[in-house]
Amino acid sequence: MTSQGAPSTQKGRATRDRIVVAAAELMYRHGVAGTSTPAVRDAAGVSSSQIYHYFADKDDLTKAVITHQSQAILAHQTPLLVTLDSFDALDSWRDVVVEAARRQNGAGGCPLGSLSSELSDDHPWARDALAAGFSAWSGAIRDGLATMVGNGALRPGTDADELALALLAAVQGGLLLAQAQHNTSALEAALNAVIAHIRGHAAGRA
Amino acid sequence: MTSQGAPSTQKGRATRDRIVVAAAELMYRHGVAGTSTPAVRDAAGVSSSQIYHYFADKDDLTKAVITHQSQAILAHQTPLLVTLDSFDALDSWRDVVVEAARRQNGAGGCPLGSLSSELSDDHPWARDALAAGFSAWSGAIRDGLATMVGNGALRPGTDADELALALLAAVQGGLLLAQAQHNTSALEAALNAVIAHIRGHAAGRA
DNA sequence: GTAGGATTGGATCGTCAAGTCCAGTCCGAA
DNA sequence: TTCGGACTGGACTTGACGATCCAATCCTAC
Repeated sequence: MTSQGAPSTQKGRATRDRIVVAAAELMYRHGVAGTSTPAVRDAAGVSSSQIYHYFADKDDLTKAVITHQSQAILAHQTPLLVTLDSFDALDSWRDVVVEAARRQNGAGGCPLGSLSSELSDDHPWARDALAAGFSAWSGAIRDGLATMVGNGALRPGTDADELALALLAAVQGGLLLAQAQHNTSALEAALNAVIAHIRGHAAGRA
Repeated sequence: MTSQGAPSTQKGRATRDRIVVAAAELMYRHGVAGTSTPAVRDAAGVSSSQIYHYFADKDDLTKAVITHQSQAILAHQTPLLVTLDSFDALDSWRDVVVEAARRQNGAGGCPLGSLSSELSDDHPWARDALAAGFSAWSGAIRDGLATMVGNGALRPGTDADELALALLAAVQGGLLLAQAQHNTSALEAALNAVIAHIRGHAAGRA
């Protein structure tokens, strides 16, 4: 019984990863409830028992998917955010986010956002993990903005925390609307509005 | 067979309404996939056959729920938005939205937003209805902002459409984050940022 | 009051998902 | 090389859900 903890062998780790990656992909596209364990089994090329060998139940697998997606987003976003030292860099970050959404016509939305919308209310364990993911994300944005305060691009005293939350909310809401409307106009409008507001904190103004 | 079209009798209409209201409530709290037709049957106090007498299948019922929620939101929001003639009124609108979220600790999120997140990708018929709902909502906001342009509170040439989309995205993203974080700080941050940006369009500035 | 459609009750069916079981194979350590 | 635990395959059980069926009742128009 290796259900708890990481598999001890190389092969076991590879199998577990394959399951998580397949589940993440399916859950991203069809939601958690819309993803059956048989579907995961087929997509990952494993048998039923392997899923339950590595995970206690579907909730446990879902938890692993949340962790996986949080890390994937951070891995993707961090490079853009650690170099956030100017308004140009902020615009570039926005362009990357918008472009990613545009490429798929808004389909899918944010991997973390959809999971959160589906699970937060009914599953406290999921909500905690998701809140942690969002927190790490907004923390990364805040650190970027703090860089801009540090190097003088933004006025001292600027509340980087609050602005980071506003940016994250704009991303989430924009992506959600992009999903329904199949265009990125709301995402762009929201990001542009918040960024324009941030520009109001540029050093060299009141 | 009265599956299509409204029931012809008073009693039939009441039964149909009871089903839609019960389904809307359950789907709001547990999602569409998390709401079984037996659960709707019990909550509405009807029998299985009645559900399938008034609706072709669960998708058809879901469609009715989307319509119901769109109308409920519009009915709730319109009074606040038709009187949107000043920045004070805009702040009041924000306060109502934030207060509603705070009252339930963010739980539930936006009735339209959660449905959209769950259904938009896989169900085109739902996406169309949801996009229409969002469109009506942002349209109502835009009309409010247009009033402010008309009465001179906002500069002529202000793009009320874009600002309305930004506000709606801020609401959606803020509510989504409130759901996971159990607080309204992101919602407030996003709305404050967008509203501050709108204030930048106040008449009497460049 | 009565015909006929609208409405209702609830048993029932087919399907599929979650999770279990166990027999077997692989593989590293002694 | 052999022992034991890690890992794998897939049949199987159980239960719930969506949907159907049909008989019974209501109610409105005539």
